[in-house]
Amino acid sequence: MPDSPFSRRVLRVVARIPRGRVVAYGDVAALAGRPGAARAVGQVMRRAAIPGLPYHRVVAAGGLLGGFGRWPHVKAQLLAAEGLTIRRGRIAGFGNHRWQP
DNA sequence: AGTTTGACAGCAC
DNA sequence: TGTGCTGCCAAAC
Repeated sequence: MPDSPFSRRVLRVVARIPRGRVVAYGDVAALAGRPGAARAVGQVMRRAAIPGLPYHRVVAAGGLLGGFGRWPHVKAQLLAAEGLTIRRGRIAGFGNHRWQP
């Protein structure tokens, strides 16, 4: 488990995303105390790869799916399993399913 | 210590 | 609507 302060905050935020809700990388960055560090958030999660964390609930801006390592389709699958509708790589009604603490 | 690397974001075409 | 380019940031080399 990554030990840098930033990494811990990012992972902590991701851990508390409720089931069936999603957030943008940029939002996670802001919640982690580093607005604008959206790209770094993805970097941290990719490297951390901690089992049990709902990484699939973190999407790109505008409800785009964004990346998910080598298995982008799994991300869509997991989100669909939580009741979300994915259409052409985007989350339908992103604004409604978006998580805000 | 400087450079490269991405699970990004926003804007210009 | 879709593609491309630029700016950004933390971590790995």
